[in-house]
Amino acid sequence: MPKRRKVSNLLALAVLSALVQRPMHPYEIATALRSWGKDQDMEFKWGTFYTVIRNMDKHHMIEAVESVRDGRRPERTVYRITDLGRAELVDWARELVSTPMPEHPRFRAGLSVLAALHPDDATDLLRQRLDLLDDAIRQDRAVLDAHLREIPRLFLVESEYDLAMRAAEAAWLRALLAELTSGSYPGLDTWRAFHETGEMPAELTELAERTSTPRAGDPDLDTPD
Amino acid sequence: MPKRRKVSNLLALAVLSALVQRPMHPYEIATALRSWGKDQDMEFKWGTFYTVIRNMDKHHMIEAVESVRDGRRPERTVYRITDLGRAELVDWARELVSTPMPEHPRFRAGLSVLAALHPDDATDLLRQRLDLLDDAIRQDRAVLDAHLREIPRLFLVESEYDLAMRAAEAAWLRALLAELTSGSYPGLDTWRAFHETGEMPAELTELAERTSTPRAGDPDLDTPD
DNA sequence: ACGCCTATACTCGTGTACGAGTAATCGCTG
DNA sequence: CAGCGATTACTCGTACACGAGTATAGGCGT
Repeated sequence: MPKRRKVSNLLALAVLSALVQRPMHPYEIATALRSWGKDQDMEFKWGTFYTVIRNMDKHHMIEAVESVRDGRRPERTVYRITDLGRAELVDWARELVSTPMPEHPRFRAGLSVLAALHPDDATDLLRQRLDLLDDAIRQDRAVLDAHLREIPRLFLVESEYDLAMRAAEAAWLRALLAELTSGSYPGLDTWRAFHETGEMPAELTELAERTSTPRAGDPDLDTPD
Repeated sequence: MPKRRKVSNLLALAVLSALVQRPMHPYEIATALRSWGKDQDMEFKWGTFYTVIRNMDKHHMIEAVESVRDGRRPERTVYRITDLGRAELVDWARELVSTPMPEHPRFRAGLSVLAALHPDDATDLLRQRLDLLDDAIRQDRAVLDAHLREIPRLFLVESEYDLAMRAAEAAWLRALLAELTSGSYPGLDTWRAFHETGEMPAELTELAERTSTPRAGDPDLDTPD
């Protein structure tokens, strides 16, 4: 059920959730979102933001209420959410929460070309990632705990989720590093040999050539595009 | 150290990793990537793919070797990787592996507006997600195990990582659902009351208004844009 | 009271992403 | 062996993303 949204950018979801509270003008929306940390949950770019507002207006999810001119500043249009907007908010939230979609974290892409690096280099870099990750987790943990003292947990679920995921990544990394440093990781010698002698073992050249084995979980033969 | 890549789309990384093996023409690259499952690691769209190839050529990461005309078909240009391309592959892989970057999974965005849904609805939807997730994990686990019998683990790290992350999400979901269904989740009554009576408790209206508390982990006051 | 710096509040141009469309060939069926 | 659907192999137009630029207002030091 992944529907095609008229405005697909997730910023629109945040805008809707802000305008549910009360009508605001764009910049006010933006500061509100930043003030309660929504900009951590999704990419926030000013250029994109105003485009999204314009598109939402075009598609009648929001509508202009008034246009206040404050002094000689450029007039700012105050928007309110429409019934259509309210419906979109709920429908979109339901979809996002209920339906897991294939995500593509950058780290995964990095791992997929890990063999291109020398195993020792790879190990160092993974350890570096783990260190950075541990630091970030510690920090975010502290920030979250501080907020939990004044904001109900319901409004911090995303942060709890984020923290749990990062912790899981750290744990996974730790396990992988253990295998790499102890030397127990299977195929490590072959990997090292390839990078030090430049010699590709027979079993690998053979593997690289066979274009036959489609490695799909589900048989999605048809990707329309 | 997140450098600005001349071609930022991750498809370019995959293309480089394919051309390291041997020169190929675009369509051949695409089928190779799909055959060894790289299309699961990153978004693959045909339209994007050809744009990326053209940009990589423009930036001299790859170069045309020959242009074979096979029968009366449109001629296909065979590309090979350049030294610059090889350098880019290694440098990019190192960055992706070593440096955690803020990601924005769609589920997180969904969670950030969870309060917009009725708690009972939210609970049902979360359970639905968990079910779908469990199914997907079972399937991918089976597929991965099958592949591990013929492909070295090194070339399946990304899948192992992905599986670990999904498992972690499932575990987190299970814990959250336990609290929601047992009724032990703090603030659940308030949440329910708000949706059933439409009445927003005083402590929440107050919270919504204060635009003062910037919830940032790091003080990034300046987002240039 | 005037220059200057910072914060506010956007607009615009360029480049990128991608769905829809296209055209040739292959292979099967009747 | 003619017809036809599937597969191969792309191109193109448009919508979207976003960095850089702009313009006004408010504060403040001298």
